[in-house]
Amino acid sequence: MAKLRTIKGTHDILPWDIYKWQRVEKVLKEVFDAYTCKEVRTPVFEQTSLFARGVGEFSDIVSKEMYTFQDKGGDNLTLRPELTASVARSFIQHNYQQASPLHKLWYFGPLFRQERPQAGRQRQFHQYGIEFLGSTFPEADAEVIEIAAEIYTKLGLKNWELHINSIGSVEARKIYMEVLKKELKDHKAELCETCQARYDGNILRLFDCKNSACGDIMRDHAPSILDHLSDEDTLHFEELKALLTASGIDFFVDHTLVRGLDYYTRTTFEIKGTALGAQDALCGGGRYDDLISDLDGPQTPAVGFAAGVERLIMAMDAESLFDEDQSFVDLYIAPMDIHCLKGISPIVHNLRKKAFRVHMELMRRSVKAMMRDANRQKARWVAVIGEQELESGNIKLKNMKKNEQIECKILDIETIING
RNA sequence: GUGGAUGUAGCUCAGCAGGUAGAGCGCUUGGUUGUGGCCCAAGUGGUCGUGGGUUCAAGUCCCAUCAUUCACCCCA
Repeated sequence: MAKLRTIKGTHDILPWDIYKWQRVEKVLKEVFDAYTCKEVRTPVFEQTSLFARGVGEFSDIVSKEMYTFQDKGGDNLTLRPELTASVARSFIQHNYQQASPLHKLWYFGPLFRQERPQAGRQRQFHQYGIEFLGSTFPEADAEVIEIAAEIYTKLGLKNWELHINSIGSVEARKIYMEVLKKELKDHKAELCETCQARYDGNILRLFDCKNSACGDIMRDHAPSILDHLSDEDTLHFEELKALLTASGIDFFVDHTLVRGLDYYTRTTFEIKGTALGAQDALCGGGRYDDLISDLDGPQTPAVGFAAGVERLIMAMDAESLFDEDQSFVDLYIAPMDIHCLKGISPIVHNLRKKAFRVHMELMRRSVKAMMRDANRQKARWVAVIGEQELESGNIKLKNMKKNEQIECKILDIETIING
């Protein structure tokens, strides 16, 4: 029988690494709370049609990367490859707009895409993100971007940059794509194969090509979408930039930033990790004013982003931002022999009830071995308890950091280790 | 889906003009009676990814296969 192991592209988060995740999750929660966003949790699988309609039938994610299956009832289901569609579905299903005209939501959870794994890309991965549903105004875009920036700042990450762009409304974009097609017509033959295919398919994707020849052509001949926006689109973008500047957030305007998903309108943005490998997008998002209505919901403007947690942790590791795993054990109980256990039990239980982190030896090891173990676990205090101690009510309490041992009453343990 | 790289103890790796496995770290125990971090010692631990082939003999050469990894594609 083959060795049991995780499926390709999936990873265990090991017990000695989990503190990184918990640290990140704690900061996320703090930031989301500060902006009064509420968490929403949706199922990991949904009807396949939700993603086909929401993300775009011809996008790579839907056409070749989804984990799709039929359940025993014959329903066509898919493990979610992204979360915006699920949030939109939840919004529509439960008529959020009737409860309030604006919803500021956040989420965190695993996603699934059947891609070839590489650095910063796995088949099960995690994203957190936010969706502001209801506001059409640029201050909503600004606040969403501010939250993204605030998270990286608060985590101490230095090597990242924010890129923003506006791809206008659907109508403006349609006109721009015609212009782009016209301008590039004479150079089509010079483009790489995939770009030639994109020329006829989704011409905006030409901006994403990493081929240097294509890049040169685009730089020299492609007009900027920013010159082809409607007056309203332009005003929206200008106000957004002004608000970001006012908040002290640095950004680059990159007119080639056209996100991969089909549902974006107007604002798009991306945060790139500058110390990562090929997969350097830490966070991507934008405005999607038509998604809810496209899914048969009420016309609802929206803006949000999604960010990869594994990539964030990679970036933080690259900057050595995780402190060594701090002390996890307040008090290490070292019983001298098993006859004392019944006497020790109520003491331990009482301390745990008061939220102290108490480890009691379960391996019946020697005192030397217990001290070694306590040291390895970075226990703050060790209590040595034997029959003498139980009889007299005086136990030996050792401060591991100071290497000092004192005698104290059992009842005083709490106040001593508190200080 | 397409390329390249790699697969030897829990971890990081060495071994190679082919002769039946090593280091460091870790882990366990000990250095006398109920006490850590340093040091010393002993011990634990691998059918050298798997299956074939060449050879008297293969971790070491050849083929296949699987897995991992990096990059393309796409994206977080």
